Amino acid sequence: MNKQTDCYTCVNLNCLIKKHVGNEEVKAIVRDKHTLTCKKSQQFIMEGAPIHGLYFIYKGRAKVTKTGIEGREQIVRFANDGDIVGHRGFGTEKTYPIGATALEDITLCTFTSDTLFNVLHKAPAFTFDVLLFYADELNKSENRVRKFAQMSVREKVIDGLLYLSNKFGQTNKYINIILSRRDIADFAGTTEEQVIRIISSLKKEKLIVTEGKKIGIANPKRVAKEMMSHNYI
Amino acid sequence: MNKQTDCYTCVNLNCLIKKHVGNEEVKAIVRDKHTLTCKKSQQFIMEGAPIHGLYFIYKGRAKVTKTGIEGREQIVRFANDGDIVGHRGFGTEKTYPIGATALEDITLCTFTSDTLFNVLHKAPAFTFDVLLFYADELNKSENRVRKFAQMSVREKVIDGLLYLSNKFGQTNKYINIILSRRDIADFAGTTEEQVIRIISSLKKEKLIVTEGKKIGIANPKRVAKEMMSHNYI
DNA sequence: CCTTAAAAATGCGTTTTCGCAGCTTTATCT
DNA sequence: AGATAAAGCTGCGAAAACGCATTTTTAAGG
Repeated sequence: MNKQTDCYTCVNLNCLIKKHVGNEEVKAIVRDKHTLTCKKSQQFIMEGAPIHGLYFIYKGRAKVTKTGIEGREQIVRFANDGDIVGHRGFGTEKTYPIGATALEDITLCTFTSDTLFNVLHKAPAFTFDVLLFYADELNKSENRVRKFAQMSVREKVIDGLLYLSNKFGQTNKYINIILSRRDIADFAGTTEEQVIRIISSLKKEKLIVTEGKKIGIANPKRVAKEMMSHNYI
Repeated sequence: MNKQTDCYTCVNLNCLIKKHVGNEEVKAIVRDKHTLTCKKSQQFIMEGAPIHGLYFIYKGRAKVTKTGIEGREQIVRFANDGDIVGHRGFGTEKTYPIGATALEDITLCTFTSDTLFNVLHKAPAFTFDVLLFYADELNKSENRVRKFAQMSVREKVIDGLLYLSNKFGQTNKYINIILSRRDIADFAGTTEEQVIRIISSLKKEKLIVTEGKKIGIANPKRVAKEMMSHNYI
C-alpha cells in the first residue's frame, strides 16, 4: 500500500543519501530502502525501543523528543524534508535515546542498522558527510544548552518562534507549521501558560501576528533584535 | 621545549587515534602531530577564531565553553585525558564555535584541519568511530537540553556534581577536580550564589562532604536517588 | 609570616516563573 | 447544526530563583 519512493528521482537535494547516490556502496542502502507512511500524531520511533534502523524524511514534518520528569516531554528538535531522524540507528547502541512523532501525514525512508553500518564503513565520503551532520547538530544542541541556561522565558519563546520560522519558512506572513502552545512550550523549555502569555503580549507589541493557531513573525528585524545579545559570535 | 608525545607508547587507550594507529592512513595523522603544553587557566581555543585543527588531550583537564549574554560563559562540557576538543576542527566551517580553557597544566596533541580532512576521507573505520563519538556527544547534549528545561536549580547542581564525580572519578572521597563555585554555576546553568547555597545545604544533609574547594559525594546512592526521576529510560 | 586580594558564605528584598482555577473560544464528530 | 471535547486565555497567590550588600574564609605573593 505504501507507494515506494525512489532515490534517483527524489527531490530532497539536501538528503545525504541522494547526494551520494552515485557511489557504488551507497547503492546498497538504496536497495535496502523501505518506504512507509505515518498519519499525523503517530509515533514512529519509541524512546527506549530496540534499534532497527535510521529514518530519513521523504516528505513531512516531525518532532524529536526526550521524555523527562513525570513523563513531561522535551522536544529536542524538529525535522523537515530530507532530515535524518533516529540518532544512533546504526552502530553499537541497542535502544533509541529519542522518540519521534509525525506532526502531519509523513512519508519516511528507512534503512536497517546493518546495511547502514556496512556502508558507513565502506563509503568514506558519505560517512564524512554524516559526520558533519552530527557535528552540526551537536553545535546547535550546545547552543541550545547555553540558551536554556541563560535566557529568560520570554527570550526562549521568541527564540523558539524564530527557529520555527527559519526551519519551516513563512508563507503569506505565517510560519509554515501548526503547533499547539503545548508543543511550543515543550520545545522552548517552559509551560503552556507562559507561552500563551508571551505570545499574547508579543501580539500586543505588534511583533507577531496570529490567526487561529497560525503564527507569523510580523517584524523579523525587531524580533531578531530582541535576541541580538544572544547571537554574538 | 615541548616534549613530543608518541602515539605508539601513548597510555590513553580511549583515544581514537591510538585505537586506529595501526591503520596506514591514520599514520599520516601521527606524522603531522604536534605536542604543546598549556598552563592552568590558559585558553587554547578562542571562540570565533579561525579553525586551524583539532585537539586531543594527552594529559590534563579542560573546560569547553560558549559565550552568552553579556559575556557570561556557559560550560558545555569538560574534557579529560584522551578526549577530543575542538568541534569542527576539520571540514567546512571557518571558525571555532566553542572556546577551550585548561583547568590545570595540560599537554595537547594537535593536528591540522587538512591532514584530518584527508584521513577522514580515507580511513572509514576511523571516521566511523569519530562519527560515533559525535553521535554520543549529541545524545549527551540533548539530555542536557532536557535537564536544563525541566530541572530545578537544586537538581541541576546535584546533576552537575554527579557528572563531575563520574567524569573525573573520586579519590579519598573527593572528586578528582578542583573547580570554583563560579565554574560549577557556569556548568550547571545557574548563579554562583545558588551553587553556594545548595552545596551548603547538601552538606548539612550529609549528602556531600567538602574540604576547602574539594567536594566529595558522600552518599552516591542517596544522591543518585534525588535524580532518579530524571534518568528513567 | 604577614598583607592583600580573591573566593566563599549568608541574609534579605525583589523579580520571575509557576500552577491552579475558572472562563472563553475553537475544533471535532455525529 | 448542535453537542462535546480540546485548546486557548487570564487572574492571582505561591514558590523559586535571583542579585545585591556584607561578612567571613581561604588562597596567593612578597
